[in-house]
Amino acid sequence: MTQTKTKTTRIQETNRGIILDAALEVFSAYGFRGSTIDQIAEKAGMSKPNLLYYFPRKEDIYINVLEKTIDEWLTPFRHIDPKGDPLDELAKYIVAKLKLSESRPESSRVFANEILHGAPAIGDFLQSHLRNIVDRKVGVIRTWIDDGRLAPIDPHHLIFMIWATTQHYADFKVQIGAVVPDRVKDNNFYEETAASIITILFNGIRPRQEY
Amino acid sequence: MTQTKTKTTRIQETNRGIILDAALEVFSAYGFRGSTIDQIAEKAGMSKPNLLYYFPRKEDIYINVLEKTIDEWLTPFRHIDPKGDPLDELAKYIVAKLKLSESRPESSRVFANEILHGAPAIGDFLQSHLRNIVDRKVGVIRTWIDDGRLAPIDPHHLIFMIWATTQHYADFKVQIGAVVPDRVKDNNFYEETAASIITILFNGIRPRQEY
DNA sequence: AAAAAACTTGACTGATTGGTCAAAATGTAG
DNA sequence: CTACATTTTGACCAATCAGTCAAGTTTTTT
Repeated sequence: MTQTKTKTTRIQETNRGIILDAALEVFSAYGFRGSTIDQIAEKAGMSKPNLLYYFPRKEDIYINVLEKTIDEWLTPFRHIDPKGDPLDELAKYIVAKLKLSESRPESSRVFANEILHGAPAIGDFLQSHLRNIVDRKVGVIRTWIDDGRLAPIDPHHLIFMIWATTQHYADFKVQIGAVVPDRVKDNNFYEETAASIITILFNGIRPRQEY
Repeated sequence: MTQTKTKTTRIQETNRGIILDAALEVFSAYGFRGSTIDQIAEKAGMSKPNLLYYFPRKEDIYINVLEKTIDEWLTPFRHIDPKGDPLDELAKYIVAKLKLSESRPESSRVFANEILHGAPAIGDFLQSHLRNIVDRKVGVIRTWIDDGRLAPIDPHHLIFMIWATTQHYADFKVQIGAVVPDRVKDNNFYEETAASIITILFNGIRPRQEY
């Protein structure tokens, strides 16, 4: 009743899905300008005009890919629970994000690429929605600090550090693979990574008497 | 005597410099595929054929920009002194990298973009030279740990964390600006950033009795 | 000052690519 | 089965862009 005409058919749903999956791969590998509609169409197994039947412009595909990506990417952040134990919650968040970096590095790369080039398509979203949710989580962290359950650090920079580090393992995979090829091949590289990061972040690198 | 013909003139030197400066700006904003030779030529204040007189192919410009960038970017890393105090050396490194992020974010972005897209132009460099220098610094960190001057953390992941975090402030500038616009406007945002990161990295976020 | 070398550019070309269009094929409702 | 809507595509177009070329201008050498 709200829509005037759009009756989404089964075919539409499937094909849009196929297209977005193909587009994610292509965009993540070559960026927006570097990707061609033909490439996406080929990967999606359909003709270019057919693809354009579902998404009239290249940008439409891109925006849709980005939206899915951001949502996926932000979900674990939303799940940080103010009522949970601070260190537990942060550890859980880090693990979740690293898992995402492992399972869906393409998502991360599309997002990184968008930001890197000045966020032309999602600048508004960052300034409104993202800022909002970050503000809320900063509030949570402040409370934790005030309650003495977290060292008195800067909440924003803590968040940026976690984002930066977890993103890095997806976005700079090639670099990491070049620098420590043997370790990356290891089956539980990501578990080691999570453990290492959490150790450093929780305890710091300053040597202590206890050790 | 070693060269067969190349007698680099003053004009060549100036113009190559102008071109590379212009190219850095353009490439960092739009990526390799997204940038056009015309854009670079215009920014450099010369005609396209003239630009191509100095760098016959678009890729030649790109490679040259990348090389300068990487060198700039790696210099503070090389300067980590095995004989210095571990925490001092790492703090100095973090400050130097953040300063670079502030003064030359374009450099960082060009590099990030290259890695993000699979390092097509510098993959070999990463596997040989970069790996080598990282191995050496990992050795230094190991010694520091063995000597009890640093907590027993994983050297590779420590390096990745520092890289990730410092890169982040250059590459994700737009995002940070969107999330904390007021703080970024502050004149000493970068000093605050350095201090915050160093505090977190050195002491960790686990609350201590002492506080 | 003349000749040679180095530098500069307008006009062009061929390839790529985002997007259109009209017609065909397929699916669906009565 | 028939009529109608939806889906699919080959052929095409206009714009963009990397790179060429030949003819000019400036700088350097002798």
